[in-house]
Amino acid sequence: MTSLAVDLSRAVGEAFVAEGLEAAFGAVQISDRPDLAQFQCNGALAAAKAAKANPRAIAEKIAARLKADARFAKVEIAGPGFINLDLTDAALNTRVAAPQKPAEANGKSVLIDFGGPNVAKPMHVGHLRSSVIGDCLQRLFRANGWHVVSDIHLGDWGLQMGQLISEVEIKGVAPVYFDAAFKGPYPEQSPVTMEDLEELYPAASAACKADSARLEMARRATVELQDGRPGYRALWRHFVKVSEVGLDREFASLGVKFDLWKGESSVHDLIAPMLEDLKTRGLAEMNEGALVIPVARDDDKKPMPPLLLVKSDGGVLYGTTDMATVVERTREQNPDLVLYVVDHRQHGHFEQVFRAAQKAALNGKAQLEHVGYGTMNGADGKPFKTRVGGVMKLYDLIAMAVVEAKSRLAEQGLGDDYSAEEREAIAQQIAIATIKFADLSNHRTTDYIFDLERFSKFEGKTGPYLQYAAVRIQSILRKAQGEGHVPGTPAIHSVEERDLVLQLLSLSDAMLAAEQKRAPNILCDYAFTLAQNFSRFYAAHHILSESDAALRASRLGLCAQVLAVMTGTLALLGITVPERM
RNA sequence: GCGCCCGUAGCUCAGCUGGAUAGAGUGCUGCCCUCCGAAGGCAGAGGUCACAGGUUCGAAUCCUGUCGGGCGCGCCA
Repeated sequence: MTSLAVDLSRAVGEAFVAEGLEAAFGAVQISDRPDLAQFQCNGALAAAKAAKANPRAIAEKIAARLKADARFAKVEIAGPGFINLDLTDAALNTRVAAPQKPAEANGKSVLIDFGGPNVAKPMHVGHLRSSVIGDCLQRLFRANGWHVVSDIHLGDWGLQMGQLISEVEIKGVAPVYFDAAFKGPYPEQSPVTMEDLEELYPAASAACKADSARLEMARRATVELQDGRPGYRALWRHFVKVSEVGLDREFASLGVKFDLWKGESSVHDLIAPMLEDLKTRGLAEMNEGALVIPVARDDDKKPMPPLLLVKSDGGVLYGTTDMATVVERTREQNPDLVLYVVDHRQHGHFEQVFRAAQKAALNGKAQLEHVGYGTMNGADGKPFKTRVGGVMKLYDLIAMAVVEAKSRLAEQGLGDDYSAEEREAIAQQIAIATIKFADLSNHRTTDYIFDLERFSKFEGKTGPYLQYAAVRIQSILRKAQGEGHVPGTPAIHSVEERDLVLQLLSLSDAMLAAEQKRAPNILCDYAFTLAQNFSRFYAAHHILSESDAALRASRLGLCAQVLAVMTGTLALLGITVPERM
């Protein structure tokens, strides 16, 4: 369905052009003053400023032209030169009765890099935002007609791997991988389990922090791994495989999918030729024992250190793999746009990488963009921690939300007569909705306070409330079906229906705005406003007990359409709706 | 020290490419269920949009400064 506001903008834009003004002034938006009009155009003010003319005079001319358009029920000029527009119910009815079509392919491609979990480390809440926001963006961009490729971009190649390998060596649990004389083949069975890794990594990390000799050992192991020492590579493959099983399970419970499960390691072979190329072209240079690529510009307001490509010990850094990943993606996907959904604290890093990539022309036609996000904090306003102050693991957070969902259901006496399996499944869906909606409804860049009790409430602006709203409509439609009533074509008979129809018709505006700003909270607002409009409609009009068959069918049709749009919008957020609650 | 982001209702947050009376949720007060799930609807109280200047016909929004908070600044990711 093409956007109503976009269509109106075109019509009003033509009126501006007919007056010798720019079409862009015709931009129509949903009115800020719904008490005055459905839509507004402020272009006459802007046009007047540009042309040093009287805004009301321009507005008058535009309005005169628009009045010839039968779709408008009202064309009014208000204040200094706002053009207020109402559509006729007939025009709205035609629109809402038209079948909903998915957006056509726009011929543009985007690669979205998100999730970014690390091998051997369980996902923590820090990965939640990237996963939830990134997943929403991939769903949204797809729905808007983009060709989307999502990449998990595993952290599987850095110092952490060396820390882990050296820790295994110290523990002596798998000596064969460290035996230089061993000719293989190495065992197929991993010497460590996911549980082992979860203990080994923090131990290694702490040891390296405390002891510089231990850190040196980890650095050496990292370099040897990267240089291809067979035992280290074999051990590393086990780490990755074991981790992927765990990650797979976690992403499945979150309902998040990736097209590509690539990692930093997958570009390893591209690094050496890339560095050679950068050196040959005089872009990379030695500095304090390290190979760097300068990215400072004359007009920089702040010091911009060069991007470090190779450390003085020969190891590479994540900036290096990020650069090589740009090369790989340009080669394999050649996207128009690459979105990096990563914590906004890494803004500086991405600025360096993007500058370096552009300087070396590695990014093809792609625009590289960091989609940053803020921190999820606890009630104290500091990064979210467990009660004892440790890092909160993602699956523990989900488990907490499930417990909370169950107690809410019990409080409300919901699902008492359902099977234990169904109750469990519903609680899972509610838990995911709780977490995702809470995360997405705040603007991406702001830090927010995670308050599970508030977010899991069935009332107010929450995920569970929206699920409930959808479930309630499903229930009405089921009852109608039981009584043999068939939904008809929706049409406007009241103010509540008109408001609801207008909201339904603004879906594509919300989707477009959310895409352009990379702002899922716009979709959350949209879904919530739709639920509010439906509640008003529902409170004002009986549906099943309506005796006028045509009216009843029309209202059922409206219900069906609200359900479809609500379910679809929630799906963009990665939220599913239970059959019943 | 330099730079980036932020400061909006009691609380949690939208709004920020300038535009009409600054919104929502929550909490508070009062109404509304013999009828589709009241997890709702209606009404009300609650704001010097941190502060001070500036640009503009018009500023929460743009610019400058002050105060307060968060974050980042080369061999971690």
